[in-house]
Amino acid sequence: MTEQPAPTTTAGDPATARGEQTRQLIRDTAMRLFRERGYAQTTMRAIAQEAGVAVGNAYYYFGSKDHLIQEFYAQSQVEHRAAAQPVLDREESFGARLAGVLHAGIDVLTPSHEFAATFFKTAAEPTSPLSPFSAESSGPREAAIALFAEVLDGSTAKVDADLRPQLPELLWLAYMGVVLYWVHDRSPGQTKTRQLIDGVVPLIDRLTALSRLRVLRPVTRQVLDLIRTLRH
Amino acid sequence: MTEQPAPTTTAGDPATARGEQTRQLIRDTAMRLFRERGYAQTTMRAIAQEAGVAVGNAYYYFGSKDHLIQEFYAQSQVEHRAAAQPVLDREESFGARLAGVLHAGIDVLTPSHEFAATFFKTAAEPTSPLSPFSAESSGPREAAIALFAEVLDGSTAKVDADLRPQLPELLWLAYMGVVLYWVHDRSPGQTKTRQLIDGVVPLIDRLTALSRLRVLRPVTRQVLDLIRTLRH
DNA sequence: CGCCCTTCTTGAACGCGTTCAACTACCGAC
DNA sequence: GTCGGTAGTTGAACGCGTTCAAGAAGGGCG
Repeated sequence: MTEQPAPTTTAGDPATARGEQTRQLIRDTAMRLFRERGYAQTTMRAIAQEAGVAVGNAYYYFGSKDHLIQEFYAQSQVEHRAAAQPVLDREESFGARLAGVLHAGIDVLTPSHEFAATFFKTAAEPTSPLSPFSAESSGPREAAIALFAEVLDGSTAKVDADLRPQLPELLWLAYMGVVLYWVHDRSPGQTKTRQLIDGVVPLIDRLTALSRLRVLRPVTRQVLDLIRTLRH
Repeated sequence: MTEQPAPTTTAGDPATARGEQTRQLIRDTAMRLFRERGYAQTTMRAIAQEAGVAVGNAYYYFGSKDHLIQEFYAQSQVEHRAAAQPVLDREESFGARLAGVLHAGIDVLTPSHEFAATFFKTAAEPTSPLSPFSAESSGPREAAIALFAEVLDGSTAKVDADLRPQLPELLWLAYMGVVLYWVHDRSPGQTKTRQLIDGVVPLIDRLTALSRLRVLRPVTRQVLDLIRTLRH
């Protein structure tokens, strides 16, 4: 419906391919509609119409409606990293850094809570490329794990030597748990999720510190052995 | 297509309503096709045709295709309870009982692994009545938690007094975690899930025992406080 | 038997995500 | 300039889950 202005004076990134503009247009339109109407209520026809293209054109750039979600992932991850920067600059203690980064993640996701809730079902399907554990999601996942490595590395925490290399991924897993809780969180403003973070961070802090304690070393070993067994 | 024999001599349960036969017929046909073809590949039209009824008739008994999954839940829960009985009769130690019940749960689910994997996405959606945390699923959920209460009650385990009342639900949560892992488990025969159970049960066993230890009592309190905060 | 009301059953129709054969726009090669 | 091939674009068509107005079946009651 809306006439697209001719893409004349876009001399900025000469490296962009011909269809890059259309791709971004479709992606941005989709993200906007998802946020406005929710995932299920946003039809591919509506996205195409609002973007001023044909339905099939959207499928030229994105394999399916679900694949548009992956754009949301990637975008969120970048925003999360940016939102975490001040915390990483400011805080030194492990607990404060971890809490800050977890809160930053939820901060970024909060505006999309309603729509995120409905699409997380797609992410939970193991066969789907959208699963956070899938190969297709390895990019954002690795970046997220790297973020938690920064949380650990920049901190003053003393951690069991064998646990340390595994910890970033475990922290990411904990973050996935927080997100899972957040998705189900029906409390106003998702206050409960904030309480979960504030409650679970001191626990993690305490447990990692205790991991060096003599009585707990066998348990620590047991946990690490199990993890090694389960990871291929 | 196939002629349905007239429901003449069904004098067995006089309490059953008129359409109860049709309901069961549709349910059983759906379960069979789900197992044979998978969830996505089984169309409502195919279910109706195989059952010898009209499409709309299936919707008279089941609100949606997803609602047929709930039948699968309920059925699985009953089978799980039955499969767990020998273990509960035989074993006395907490660890053996817990491991046995967890393995029994996976035993029951194993024949449906492929199809379960594709439908779990529906279960993960918070707004869906199919979520194991939803009100609609409270029946099977309560039954499952009661099963883990039996695991605990019949055992010789000594558990922190404050932890004990919370433990059955926590064990059920752990079971949900095992199922989540199982759903994603691509190892042949889901061997890894078995290893997860065998690895995590001694851990839980050890931690519940350690929960009475002086050094850990503050941590135990912290955990219990957090749980109380998050539960409403 | 005839009546009515509830329960059950039907299948065409709707809107959705997705596919694909056909078409157009662009650009380097000659 | 024009030719050819790649990249981009189109919209009708398909099969799906779901809905619903219409009708059939059954049973209690006069």
